[in-house]
Amino acid sequence: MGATKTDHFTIKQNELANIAKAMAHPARIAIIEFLLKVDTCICGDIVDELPLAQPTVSQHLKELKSAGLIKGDIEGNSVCYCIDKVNWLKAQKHFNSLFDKYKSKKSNCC
Amino acid sequence: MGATKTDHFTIKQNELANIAKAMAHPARIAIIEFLLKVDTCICGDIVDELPLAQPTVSQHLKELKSAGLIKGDIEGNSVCYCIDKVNWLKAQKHFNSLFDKYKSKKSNCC
DNA sequence: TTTCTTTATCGTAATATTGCAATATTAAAT
DNA sequence: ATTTAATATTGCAATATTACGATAAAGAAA
Repeated sequence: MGATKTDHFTIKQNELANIAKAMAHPARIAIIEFLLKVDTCICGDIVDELPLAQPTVSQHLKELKSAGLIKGDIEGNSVCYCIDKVNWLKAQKHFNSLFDKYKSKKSNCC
Repeated sequence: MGATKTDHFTIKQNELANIAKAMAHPARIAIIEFLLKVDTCICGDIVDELPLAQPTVSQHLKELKSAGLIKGDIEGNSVCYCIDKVNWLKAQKHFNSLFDKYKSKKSNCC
């Protein structure tokens, strides 16, 4: 085997797992942090920010895009990347609804 | 290649990526949700809750444990699992400090 | 039009993950 | 002491991820 049995779990569980997976690499965290820091869309520059080769960065950007966390608009011969507002807030909600469940816990024997 | 270049990124970036990685599988989300739901430590039962074979579940539990998100105390011939309070709150902080950066964003050209 | 710049894709090697059958381990129960 | 029950480990096959060199694609600049 080697493939995740996604169909055995709920949509929500898979959605959250997918968002987590998109964030499960330091380079992708770095990309997200950079896009948050520059406070605007950024055309080019991302490759220069990361200690990885251009094809590798391109691949990470593709994964973040397919997970919906970022958007990439073509702007001339470069591409403008930015955080995808709607999905970013959705991701935050997903995580928070899990984290919030802890707060209502009463006991904890350990 | 194939191995993540962790040493090229900051400790924080790697820590968040590792937490995300631990959560990057629907079975592990399901385990966490179950432990949050039962509102206490649970001895046994976890394998029955999941649509996966016992060794597979054991492996997922091991990963959650090594990421620090859960604890497993041996209790007789079974094991008592529960959310690791300290690390769970730490994980929440990690994610929130990233999500909070979005709120202070002023512009967004896309 | 040729060249340059920027980004994406292909191909491939190295490594990691997922899943489970078989087996080991450990303690309780008989 | 043997058996039973619960969990972990081993070994292995299938698949996924990570990384990058080489190359393609497409618009900008010359």
